[in-house]
Amino acid sequence: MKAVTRFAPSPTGYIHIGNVRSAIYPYLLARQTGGKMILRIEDTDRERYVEGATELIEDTLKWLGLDWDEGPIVGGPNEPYFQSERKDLYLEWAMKLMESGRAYADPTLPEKIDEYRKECSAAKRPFLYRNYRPKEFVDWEPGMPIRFLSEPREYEWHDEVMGDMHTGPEVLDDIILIKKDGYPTYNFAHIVDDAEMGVTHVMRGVEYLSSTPNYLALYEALGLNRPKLVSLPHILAPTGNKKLGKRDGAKSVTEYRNDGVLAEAMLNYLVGLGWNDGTEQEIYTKEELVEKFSLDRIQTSGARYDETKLLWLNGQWIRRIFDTEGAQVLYDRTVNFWPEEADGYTEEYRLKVLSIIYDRLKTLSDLKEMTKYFFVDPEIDVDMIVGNKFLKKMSEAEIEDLMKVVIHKLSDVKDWNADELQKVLNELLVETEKKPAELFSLIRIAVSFAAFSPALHLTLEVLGKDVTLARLNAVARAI
RNA sequence: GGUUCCGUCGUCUAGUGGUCUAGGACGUCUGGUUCUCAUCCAGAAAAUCGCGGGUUCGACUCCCGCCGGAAUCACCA
Repeated sequence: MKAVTRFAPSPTGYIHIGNVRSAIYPYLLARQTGGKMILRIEDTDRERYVEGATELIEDTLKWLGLDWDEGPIVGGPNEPYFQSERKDLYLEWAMKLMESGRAYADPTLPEKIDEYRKECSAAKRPFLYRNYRPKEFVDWEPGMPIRFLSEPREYEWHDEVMGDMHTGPEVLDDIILIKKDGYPTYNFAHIVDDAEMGVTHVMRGVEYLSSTPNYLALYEALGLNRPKLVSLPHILAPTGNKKLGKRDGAKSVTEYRNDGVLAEAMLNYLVGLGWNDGTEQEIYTKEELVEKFSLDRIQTSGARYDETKLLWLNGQWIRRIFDTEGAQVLYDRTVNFWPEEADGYTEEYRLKVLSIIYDRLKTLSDLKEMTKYFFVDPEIDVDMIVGNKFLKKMSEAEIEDLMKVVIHKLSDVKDWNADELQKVLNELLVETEKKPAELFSLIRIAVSFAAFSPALHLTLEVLGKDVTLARLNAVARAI
């Protein structure tokens, strides 16, 4: 069955990790079945509308590699894809409902409704608007909300994730269909649009589960077939038990892009939070996810967001891309992450740096701190040498002598490459009768003054003979 | 408060009556990989399967009750 799915965000801000899954899962299902993915912008709340939010949403989806078949930018047979531009349509449908006696214009003032509500809470009785419904209906005129005329009864339905559901009549109420400003509510608009657009699977967060009976009633009154309903569990904040939201500091998905997280890792992590294929596989490409995704393996309970696992996955993906697609492919992703000091250096040189450092990257932005000494001479810090745990046993005179031997030996190296350097370093070990910890630490620090660096012979190879010797000489003079 | 959902290592999870003395991954710890950091490899600690009853020869798995957590009860989505 070809699934027609949709992601229908309201443009009130960026997409954060707490809600992006309701875009990913529909996408995977649509692609897997050869169906369609629709992007629809639910901008019926004019007060919460945020300028530029639509672009932010589109940007996030594109970055994650989630393309859509119908929606803004690409268009489609059901244009427009902004609910604000489909306003008249909802009114037409509401009118039909009024004609068939399943909706009514409601002139009741909001203040009056508040009173009813307070009355109920004072009496510790659930507030149901249908108990206060006007006795006689008036003709609708613009500026008046339109309400659904509910018929209390039990409902049973099947949720693809949560299973068989059942609710009593107390959850049905006269929900607002059209607001006094003429715009539809989410409750009504999404039903009309999903029907018009042929959506087969409605996937959304579990928070809509309790409103489902009202939607079911609406489908019936409108003579529509129920789409398949899929409730997605929440993503929980790192601490506490609440769902992850912007208030918990939920970062936008694209903020991670700027922090050097790869889209592949982000997608991989997010899908795995609440879904697995039953095997022990941890790393999935988008293609594998499309192939293996299944609704019946979506988790029913909420999953806690854990950034450390995301970061681990990111490291895995960085290495995987380098190892399977090549240095150039990974390099192309790093262009914005090099330290300022790298300006002016060739791509060829940076590629070499990347090749020896990539396997210790957790995020691409680690490049900034980790590679500086490849581009600029480090500041000499003698304490770092004499205070080193392997070198502090040696006197300064000893260190000085050792430096001289090292400089002399390296000056004679003709073929400055990793293999040759490894050989020379080993000879030096024998000649000086020093332990690797002592000799290598000295050279490593003298050449980088960094907390850590790649293997010494590789570091020296990339630095080149001239730079290596210049730095060693400078250090020798400073001691 | 009403309604609904959820409950296995710290975290993400596997598990559909016996193969579970509960498996994997992240994280943590230990050791190895000629220096550092990381990768990689090997290993360890870590879950009385929320609690209590039942059904059964046998329950993490089925049933009931309880407890705990969450969601929702807007002219927001």
